[in-house]
Amino acid sequence: MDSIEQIPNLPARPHGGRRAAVFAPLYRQIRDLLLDSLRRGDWLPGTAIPSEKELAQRFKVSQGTMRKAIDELASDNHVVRRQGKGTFVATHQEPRVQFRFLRMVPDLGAPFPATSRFLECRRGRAGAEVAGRLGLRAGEPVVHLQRLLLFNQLPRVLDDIWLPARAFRGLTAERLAQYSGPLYGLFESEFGVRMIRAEEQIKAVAASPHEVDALGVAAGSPLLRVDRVSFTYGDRAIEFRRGHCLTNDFHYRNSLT
Amino acid sequence: MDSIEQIPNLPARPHGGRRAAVFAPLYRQIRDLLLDSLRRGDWLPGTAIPSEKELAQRFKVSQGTMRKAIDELASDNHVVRRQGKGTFVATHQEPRVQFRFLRMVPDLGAPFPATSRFLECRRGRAGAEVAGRLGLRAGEPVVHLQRLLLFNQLPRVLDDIWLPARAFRGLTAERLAQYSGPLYGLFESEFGVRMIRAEEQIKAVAASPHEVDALGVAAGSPLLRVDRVSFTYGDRAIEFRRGHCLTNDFHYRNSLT
DNA sequence: TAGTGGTCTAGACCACATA
DNA sequence: ATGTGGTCTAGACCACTAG
Repeated sequence: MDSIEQIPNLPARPHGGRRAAVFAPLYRQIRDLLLDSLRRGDWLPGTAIPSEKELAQRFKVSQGTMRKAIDELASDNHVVRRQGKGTFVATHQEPRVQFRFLRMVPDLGAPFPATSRFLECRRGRAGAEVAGRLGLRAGEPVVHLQRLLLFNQLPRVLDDIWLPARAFRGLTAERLAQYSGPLYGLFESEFGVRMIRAEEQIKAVAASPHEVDALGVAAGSPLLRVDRVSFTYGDRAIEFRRGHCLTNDFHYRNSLT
Repeated sequence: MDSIEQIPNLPARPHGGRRAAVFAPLYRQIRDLLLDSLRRGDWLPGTAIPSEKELAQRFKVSQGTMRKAIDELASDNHVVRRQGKGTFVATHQEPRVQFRFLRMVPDLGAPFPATSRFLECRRGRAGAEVAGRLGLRAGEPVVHLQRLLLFNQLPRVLDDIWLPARAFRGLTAERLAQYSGPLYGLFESEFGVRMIRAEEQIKAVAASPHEVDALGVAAGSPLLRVDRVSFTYGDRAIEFRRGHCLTNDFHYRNSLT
């Protein structure tokens, strides 16, 4: 389970006398080692990692240095600190995390999660665009999902989702129909694929017949097209998602800081 | 200029023995005092604030505590640290900052800034929507700007911008025509109004006659409508901007983390 | 009461920029 | 050589949680 003890020690050197081909401070080297543990699944989402004190002893550094390493993981949303309780591996099951990735919200009233209705789950081969987005070669196997998001029973988003088949063996329409909750939660618990970050590209497009049916709009109506590529550890793409969104009473929200 | 010395001392108390009605750690109290100095304009955008060591002496805290206070300001983009040089008040003149707020980028090739052409600069009174967005009462005086953003000479965004007139006395069409560079840079240097953060709401809409002319698209074409409310210190709204964007060869980019 | 994260200090030394 | 931010340590004590 916990293989940090097998990690070779960092190069021995006097305190504060660290050096490297490319200079990296001690806390960052340690952060990277912790990140390796997370990637390997030594600690599962939602569970506590060892305490600061224990990790500091293991790595033979001061608690302050250990703290800085964990601080970076926390600010990158890899772990969540809870005073008095411990430090926990972040999980897409947490409401706070789900909220971070919920961008479509009603013009009036508070944001609330959608319910999904899966329309399709089919295995096939990546076309040029999907392959490019996922960092695959054209023709490599992918899973294609299609789903409708409903807010208050009203269809508002039609999502087409492509996944690299290699990482999602055993994903079926039945499994999706059973599952309720965030898709990334399922990826995480069923396939050990943890979504870390995503990049989105947004355009305005005219509704095609496909969307006309699903969303019940007139042909040519303006829709928001949201393309999202999600990444896991090591910037490996794990999902390409294209959403077509009806934005008459909803909008995409974003904070610039 | 530098009025920190006049700030009353923090309540005297033994190290580590701080208490308050609502508990706030020392470094956060100090951060708030620094924020007051920034708000008052004690240190101007682009200039260096006093060194960590000097500030620590002024506030009678350790350098480590001072450091944490400044760290928070840096992570909130209020200041920028430069090793060996000092800590500087963030400014919208910096390319890195401009890039943070540049969301419309070409589908192919590297992002690059637009050139503006101002079409209008008129004083008037806030309607219901503008007033609501800016936190004013309907009828309060506002300045209304209209401008076209061109990328490679091609018009791609039509912006309508409303500003509270009170904070922008002396803003004229001539002044805008002379200025080249980011609008927030002008706000900052000419009016002492520093943009800190913004909230955006995005929809897809059909082009109206107004946009048809300016952007040269067919009536009813899908356009991205980006509403932005910008805030300065203390969450005071200083700008409401509505952009209509042609997204055939451009898109709105966003990172989810 | 014990364990965890959070704050604060004092001091040494490193990395970087500038003169 | 000097001044700035950046790293690291060792230790004390505070705040929060749970048995």
